[in-house]
Amino acid sequence: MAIDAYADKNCSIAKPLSFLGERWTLLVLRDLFLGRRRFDQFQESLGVATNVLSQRLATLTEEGIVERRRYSEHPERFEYVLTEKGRDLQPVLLALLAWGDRYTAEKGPPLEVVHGDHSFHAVQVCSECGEPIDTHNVHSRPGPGADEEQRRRQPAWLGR
Amino acid sequence: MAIDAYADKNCSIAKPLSFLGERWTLLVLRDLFLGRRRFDQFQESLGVATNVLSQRLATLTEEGIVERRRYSEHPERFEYVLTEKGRDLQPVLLALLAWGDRYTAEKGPPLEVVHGDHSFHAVQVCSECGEPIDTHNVHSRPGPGADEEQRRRQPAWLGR
DNA sequence: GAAGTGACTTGTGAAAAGAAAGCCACTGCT
DNA sequence: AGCAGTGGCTTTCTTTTCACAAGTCACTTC
Repeated sequence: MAIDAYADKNCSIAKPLSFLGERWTLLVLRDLFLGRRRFDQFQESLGVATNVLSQRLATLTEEGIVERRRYSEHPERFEYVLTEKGRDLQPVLLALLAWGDRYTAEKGPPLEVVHGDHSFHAVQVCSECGEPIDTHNVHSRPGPGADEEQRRRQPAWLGR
Repeated sequence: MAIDAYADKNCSIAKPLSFLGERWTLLVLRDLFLGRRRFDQFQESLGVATNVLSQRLATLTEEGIVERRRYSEHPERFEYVLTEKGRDLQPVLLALLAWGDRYTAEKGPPLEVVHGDHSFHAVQVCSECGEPIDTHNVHSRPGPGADEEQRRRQPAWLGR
């Protein structure tokens, strides 16, 4: 389970993808944000094979993204709810949603996300100065967690 | 190629994932943002099998995320560069990166993204009012592109 | 002329995903 | 009392995808 070839890399994009990048996982997460919490709800909404679904839910539980919670003792019944760690993935889904609305939703967005009383899309700004981030005002450099090889290679973000 | 079971869904998260969700694709995209543009650069950096890599690059080209550009005639040599549509995926990668830095980078971020002279992480704000978006001030409703079934189901974002 | 380079393709086996059926501990209906 | 239904799975089997190794082609450099 999980994609080992990703997990080995020293990269904050690859590591999350070692489990998020498995087929269906991000759609299960979408369903969790949409309020679904039970096995059969995911299964029905996604049409995923049940063996795959139970494996994905197990991985998400192991990774601390969801909590598997018993909501009935006799018979034993479980539901899955997002943890804080899981809820913190919201920006990833909202970013995907914004892109999808822009490039794949010919008839307009199937789903509107609402903030207060207005529908919106997610816009990214710099955590330090609050300015919007676009493609051309970002570059990159090795951080404290970089290994030797990463330090040698001059990283760029978008060809610098 | 591409994940048909995703592409059929009327969902702006599922549709992008029909090609982005294939194994390796998002890491190829990361490499593109890091300035890599040639087949062997991707292959070396990722360790992906060459047949898979060439298939992924073909799909990304078809989807208009990258442009396959000949940079030498004799012999024919190609490189891959992000289109605007591809560059617009930056928020997805930055969101993943921010989460990965927070939850998977024990020794600090391997890579710092820099805006002007300061390193930063991506923060999402509302496109309409500029307020930061957190988990609890978002909900959802069917949009103009929703189908019958989506209209029936009351959607929630996080259990409403 | 021999070894490399860059962008692949082809062939094969292993791993993952999909489809279908079954199971277990109930509840609720007749 | 018997039977269908529910919810959360597991097991088995088939199909698809992925990985690994090798080979190709049109050059260029040593």
